[in-house]
Amino acid sequence: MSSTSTPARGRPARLDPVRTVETALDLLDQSGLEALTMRRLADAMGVQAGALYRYFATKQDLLTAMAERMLAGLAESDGEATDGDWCEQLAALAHAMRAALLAHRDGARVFAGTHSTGANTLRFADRLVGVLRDAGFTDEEAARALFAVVNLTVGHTLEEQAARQPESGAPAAPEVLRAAVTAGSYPHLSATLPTLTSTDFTPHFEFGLGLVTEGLRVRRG
Amino acid sequence: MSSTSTPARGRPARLDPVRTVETALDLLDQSGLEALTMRRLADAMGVQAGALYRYFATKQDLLTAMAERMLAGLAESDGEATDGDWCEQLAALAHAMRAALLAHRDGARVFAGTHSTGANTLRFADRLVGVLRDAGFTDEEAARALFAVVNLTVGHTLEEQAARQPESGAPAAPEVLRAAVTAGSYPHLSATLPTLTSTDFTPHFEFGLGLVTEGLRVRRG
DNA sequence: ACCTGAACACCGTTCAAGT
DNA sequence: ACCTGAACACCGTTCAAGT
Repeated sequence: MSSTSTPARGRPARLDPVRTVETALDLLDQSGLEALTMRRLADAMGVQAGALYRYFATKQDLLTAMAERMLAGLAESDGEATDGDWCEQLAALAHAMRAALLAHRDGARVFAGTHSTGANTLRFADRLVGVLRDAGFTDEEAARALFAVVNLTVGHTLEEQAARQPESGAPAAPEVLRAAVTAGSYPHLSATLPTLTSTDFTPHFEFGLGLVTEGLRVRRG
Repeated sequence: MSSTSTPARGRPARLDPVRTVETALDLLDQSGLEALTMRRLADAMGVQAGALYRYFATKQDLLTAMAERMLAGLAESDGEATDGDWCEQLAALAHAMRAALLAHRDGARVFAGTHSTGANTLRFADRLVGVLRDAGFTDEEAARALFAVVNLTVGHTLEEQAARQPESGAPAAPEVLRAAVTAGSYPHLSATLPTLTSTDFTPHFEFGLGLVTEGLRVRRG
């Protein structure tokens, strides 16, 4: 927290990109994505809104920096001890990414809305692709499996966070779905309602991830 | 286009929900999600912005109605001729959903940002779950497979549409990724760059979908 | 070099008042 | 019943001017 990274003389700058992104993530956790405005962030930094544009050309850039920050330490989450086979390593990476997104309110929405090509993002992707290439998969297969795992993980996390926090005043998502399904004639949805409205998302995620890894195992022969 | 569904006497209402949603989708296709504002939609309907709120309590409700409208005819896309085994039927449904989202500019973003429980959405989900239940899967498995397929499909379509339309002025997504990867040391990403930067998204989607269906096949035994 | 102050061009939403 | 007009409380972004 002390200014160990402020080499400049004179009055220290009130605005530095790292602290700004951290403050933005704090604001996100406290109030959600809707309430994260450049003006409110500027307020939290003790500065005018326009000053932010010296470090972030656009709000989208700020959001991208936040997404990148969320993945800090992701690629090294399991250390260099590459225990387990490629299947377990793949699952561990996916679980780590899910945890990173769930760690911040609306984390999945921020991530899905940006396209970071920062070091944290690329190192993670490189490790995931590396696990698959080392396991004997084709370059093409490894790259496409990356898409599948990331898309599945982001998609599930998006759903999970959306279900957790309904718009204030409205009933929670599971209740809305239950009402809609029972009002119409959807025999298969009715039969599966308990699972569809379950708020325990971890088994849902693990099922989807299991399908993908199983599919990969088959494809490798 | 003629007013066949206007039972009211006197001056016909300028605003009816169905035409409003259709106009909103037209506006979306022409200018994208960013440019879709209540004011611009009102303009296109020849009305003041406030008038829209008699039919849609909130912009979010309008977007939800648009998402629901996008899936019109999805559940019946293959007719009642249930040709092929459950695997082919599942793939056909996923492909139909992808096509429905790709049919509108930013279609995936609109869908991902809403939670429709309308008839088109529920009929589609009911059919997908039905295919799996009829194939012998557990209620729990069927429901969770629905999540996996939908999340994968939405995730892939989100990526595809994001890659197609970069923010004006900026270079396209593949070029940004190529530059970032070659700038750092990411051996596995470098090796798979041709696939990672490919703009042909159909094989990417089919690979991911293939993994899921293969995984389901294994799980059924 | 870095930030302020103030403006520009918008937003979503509400609601009295008209017809 | 349905829409207008006008306002409220904001937005992201820009940029001269200050220090």
